[in-house]
Amino acid sequence: MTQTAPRPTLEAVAERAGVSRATVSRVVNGAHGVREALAERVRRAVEELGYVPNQAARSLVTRRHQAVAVVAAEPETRVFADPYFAQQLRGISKELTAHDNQLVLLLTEGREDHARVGRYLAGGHVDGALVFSLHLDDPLPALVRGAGLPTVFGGRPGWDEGRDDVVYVDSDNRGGARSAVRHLAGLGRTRVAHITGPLDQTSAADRLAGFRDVRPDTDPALVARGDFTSGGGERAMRELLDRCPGLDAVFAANDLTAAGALRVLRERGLRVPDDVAVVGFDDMLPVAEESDPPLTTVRQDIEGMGRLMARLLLRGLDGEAPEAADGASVPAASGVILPTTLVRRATA
Amino acid sequence: MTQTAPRPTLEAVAERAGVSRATVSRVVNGAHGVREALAERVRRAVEELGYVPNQAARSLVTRRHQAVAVVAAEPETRVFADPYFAQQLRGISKELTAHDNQLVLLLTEGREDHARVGRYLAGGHVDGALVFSLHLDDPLPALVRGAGLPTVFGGRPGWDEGRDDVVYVDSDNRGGARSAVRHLAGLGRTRVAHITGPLDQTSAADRLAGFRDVRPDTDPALVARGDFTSGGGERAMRELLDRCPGLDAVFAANDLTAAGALRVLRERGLRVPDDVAVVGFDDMLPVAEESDPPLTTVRQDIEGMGRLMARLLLRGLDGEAPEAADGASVPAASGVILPTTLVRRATA
DNA sequence: GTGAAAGCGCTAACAA
DNA sequence: TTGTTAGCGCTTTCAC
Repeated sequence: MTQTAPRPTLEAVAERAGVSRATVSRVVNGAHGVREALAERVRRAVEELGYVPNQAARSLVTRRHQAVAVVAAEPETRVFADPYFAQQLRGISKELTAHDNQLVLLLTEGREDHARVGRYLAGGHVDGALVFSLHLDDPLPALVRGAGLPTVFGGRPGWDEGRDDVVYVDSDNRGGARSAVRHLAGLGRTRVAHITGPLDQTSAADRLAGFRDVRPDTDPALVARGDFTSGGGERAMRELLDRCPGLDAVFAANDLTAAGALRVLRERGLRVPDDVAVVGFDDMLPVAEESDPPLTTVRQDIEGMGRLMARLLLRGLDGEAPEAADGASVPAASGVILPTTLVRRATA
Repeated sequence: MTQTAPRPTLEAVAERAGVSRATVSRVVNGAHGVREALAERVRRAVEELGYVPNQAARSLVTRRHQAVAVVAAEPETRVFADPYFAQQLRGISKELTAHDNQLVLLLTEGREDHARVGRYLAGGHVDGALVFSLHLDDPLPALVRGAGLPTVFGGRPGWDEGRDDVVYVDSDNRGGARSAVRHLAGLGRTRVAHITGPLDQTSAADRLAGFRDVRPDTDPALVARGDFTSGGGERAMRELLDRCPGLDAVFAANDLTAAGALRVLRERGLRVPDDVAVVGFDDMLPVAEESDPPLTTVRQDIEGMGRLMARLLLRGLDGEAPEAADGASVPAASGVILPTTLVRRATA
């Protein structure tokens, strides 16, 4: 572990270039109105000295930090259960990087952490926040609201239904569910069951809604509650089979659930997709591709969601209307919904 | 997206409490030598005003940032292929949080990013760096070295063999591999094969070394090269079976590889574990638990690695000897190796 | 177009 | 024990 050396200041550059600090500052910040000859001298001096602006000093006067916080509740979300969060992070990181912003990661484990995060956000260390709030009773949203920071949410928040001052990005859970169920119907399946996720998460609720859009008159016995885990999928599949032995298709709320269902189906001697067709949601690769048979599922553009969240926030920071995001639909509330695609493999 | 309000300064607190800025500063920073009565007045003022210190101003004078960078090369590592990285991050986050440090995440995609990261690290925004460098020819290490920042590496770096100024944390890949192969031997297996990972990563090389420790005289035909993916595992397993139809056990370099091997074994009509026993590495849950049959594998304490990395770095920053980490062995180089445990499921 | 000077909010000598 | 003072490195009026 080496120690860090003292770094050159604006002052040093100014001296070397034979100009004032103000001029160097202008050049460094790309301002107009500096004669090219001088600017060139300054650039050379910067180069020679290996000058890098001190962000702390700059923040002190500009009140900008070129940094954005990403806040996620670790135990409540499925953040660490699958590569989902990592992919969002990647998208966020790409976009922030492209605009020279840093990513400060704030993970919360419980109540104690909330106070800390609140303090941090209120402390004016970052210019905005990207918040993942998947649960109805998540305290995080109120917290960032209290901090008064520009914020974009990941996933449609369950609270605040009617508000249009809440900016969020989500994938089209409802539409994706519809396409899955329609696909099953197109295969000639008539007894289509659904295993839901935990319904206090909007993604699960929306997928159920999509299922109902296509099958409004479904027998309630064909809907079983899961919890986004494969164990939950197994339990629900057993229930379903006991209640409705004649079912010929299952739409599972996510891939893990589908994997559990697949296992029970096999154990009961039912062939997939011949006897029962199965469609999942997420396209979580290690699960969907490795399952046996490989899973037909609804893919969402997870990295794209992350990128879009960052883009919306950055635009908001620059004072532009965040609704202007390109390439994405803009529904009533200030939410942006990304499309999903059905990936056909072997189970349906 | 709300706008942020102007926040109270030290000055404001001082005025309200009827003391000088210096006194407030002392109280806020928990310094000794302030009369309790005054301190109490200050605390009340802080409370009433909702004062939060401005970190930028503080950094400017202390040259400390209470922030640590986590640097990871996204495409080169398996960072986003599995929950591995997320878990390390969680451990890091916990430890940093406990010491009031922020986590700045720096993800690199390619060459352009390296310059950016180098600039950032050299820019004195963070007090230290946690670097994931799994490849032999990774340019990142040189980069952080150039930035002159205290650094701890995640995973044993392949370069710098003899140096003792390199601090890293790794899990006991070699010992874990040994325990896997010994377990197989204990089961009475005599023709034990190994599917390696990409050997330019030290984790893969170390696992191979562990295999060889226990089976020094293994027929080279019993070792096939994989790449940490299930596809690679399939290919290698086919090779192995073609070359040595009589093999009765396989130690796969990781769980994904094992999953691929399992598939080929089944496809060839071989029973697991009756005909061929299989052991993986990682205990990557969605794969190890969902595989059919559930995978016996070597578990590493991934979160613990992250936590330890952070702890070592923080100690280094405080000027203490980083080698003093509790609860972990301290080998010759300044690397800390965390133990692994064998998790028995159904495949061996 | 360029420079001089005044802070941004804080800590750390140094005096008192 | 407490206050006064001098910056930390930068941006930004405001003169020139």
